[in-house]
Amino acid sequence: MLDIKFIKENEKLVKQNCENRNFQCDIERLLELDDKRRELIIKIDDLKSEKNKLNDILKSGGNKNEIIEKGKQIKSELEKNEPELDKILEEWKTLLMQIPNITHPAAPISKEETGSGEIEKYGELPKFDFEPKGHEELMKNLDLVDFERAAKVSGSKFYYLKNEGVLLELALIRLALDKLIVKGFIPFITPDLAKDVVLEGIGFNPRGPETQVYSIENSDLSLVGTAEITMGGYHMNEIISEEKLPLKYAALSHCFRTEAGGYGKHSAGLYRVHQFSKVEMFAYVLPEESEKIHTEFKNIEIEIFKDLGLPFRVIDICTGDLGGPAYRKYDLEAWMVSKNGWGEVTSTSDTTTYQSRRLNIKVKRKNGTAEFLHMLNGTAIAVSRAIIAILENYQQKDGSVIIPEVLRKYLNFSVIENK
RNA sequence: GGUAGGGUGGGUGAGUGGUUUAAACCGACGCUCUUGAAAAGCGUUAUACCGAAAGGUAUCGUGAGUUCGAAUCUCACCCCUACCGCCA
Repeated sequence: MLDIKFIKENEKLVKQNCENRNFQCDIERLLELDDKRRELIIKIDDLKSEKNKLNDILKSGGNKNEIIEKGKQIKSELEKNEPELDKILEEWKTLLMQIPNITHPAAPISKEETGSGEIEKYGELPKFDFEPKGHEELMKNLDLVDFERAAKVSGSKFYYLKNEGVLLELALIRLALDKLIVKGFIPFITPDLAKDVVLEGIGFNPRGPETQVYSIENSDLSLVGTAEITMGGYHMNEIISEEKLPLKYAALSHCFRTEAGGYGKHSAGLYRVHQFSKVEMFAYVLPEESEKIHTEFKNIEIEIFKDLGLPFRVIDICTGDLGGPAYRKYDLEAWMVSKNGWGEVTSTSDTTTYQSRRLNIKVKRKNGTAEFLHMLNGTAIAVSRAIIAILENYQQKDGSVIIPEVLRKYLNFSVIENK
């Protein structure tokens, strides 16, 4: 959410930004409503002021019947104006919430996904002297996963992890948490359900027609698609003193996504599933520090994937693909045999004040003033995607998979043997 | 799930329809005094919205209602505490 005053003063810039980001927003209607909103607020406040003054008149010995008569008049005036303001506020707020965050000046401007630019690249693509397999086949042969029975029990795009697959998941989680704890992140395991008001504050539409979110019937709860939701809601409606920032959290949660319309060939196997585990980085920071910490998040992601010995690249996401909340976003994409190309494994966003405004989270400065702080998120490990990259890049001719060195201290095996 | 008691500013806590303009105390901050500190005294002490400003409006868990007027009365819901039931 942007500040209405900012929109008013930068109408052209905001319109251009919506255009760049492929958002259809009716800025003119919003500003028109805003004028009406202020007009009505002035009117209503005046009426209420008059109403409050009746009390003083009564106390100083005014005629009671006259006061009651006058009060009735004011009441009926208010009953005309207040519903009108409510109606205007509803539309005003809906329009305001639809406007995306402003964009970092260096982010590539393009409406097409292809406008995103590779900015860094690490590792060597694997060279196989045999026909490499996709993770689906590898996991089936190694008995690490059961999609069929998951389909029977939960539906398609769910999975049971089995055997070394289970231990690999736990090792990856531990790897990410250990690294982040050393860097000063506070570890969390979060709820897997959150109230819709929190989802909306983060920037999700829990119950829209094209929602990616599972919602719970007869309640205001939804299954979280990421721990960004629960960690962003953590400080909702709080004012945090400057000395406490930055607050850095490392949060493990399950992630649930409906993946509506996501059943193409690019979603084979574990790549696009309804449930996975993820360790998410989250930070509450001073406005002047968010760019620095965004880079730090990106570098931690790079460090983790370097440690895992995987080939990957870093993408600077273009305006058309930023979504609503992000001011800037970097994705890491690892090399995947099953895609014969790059597949997204992490994503880190600087949302500046977009989320803090919606969730009402402020920093109290040393000089006593309060302002909206900046909020950032980034994937440390999205387990299912990391497993794809590891299995496909570390596979051997005999169908076994070597475990990356960095994970072995969490496991009592260094190879997943083909049985 | 049941029963009972609660939810008021940074904290404690008074306030049963109009002398409340949310008291008082504590804490925090500022000033005076002091070589410095403490003590004492005095003062300040939330957030949002509207307004160029003066000022105004709203907020006593949330929402709705009664009333000329609600922290105060009514209803629903949320949360906390205790006990009971159930349960991994």
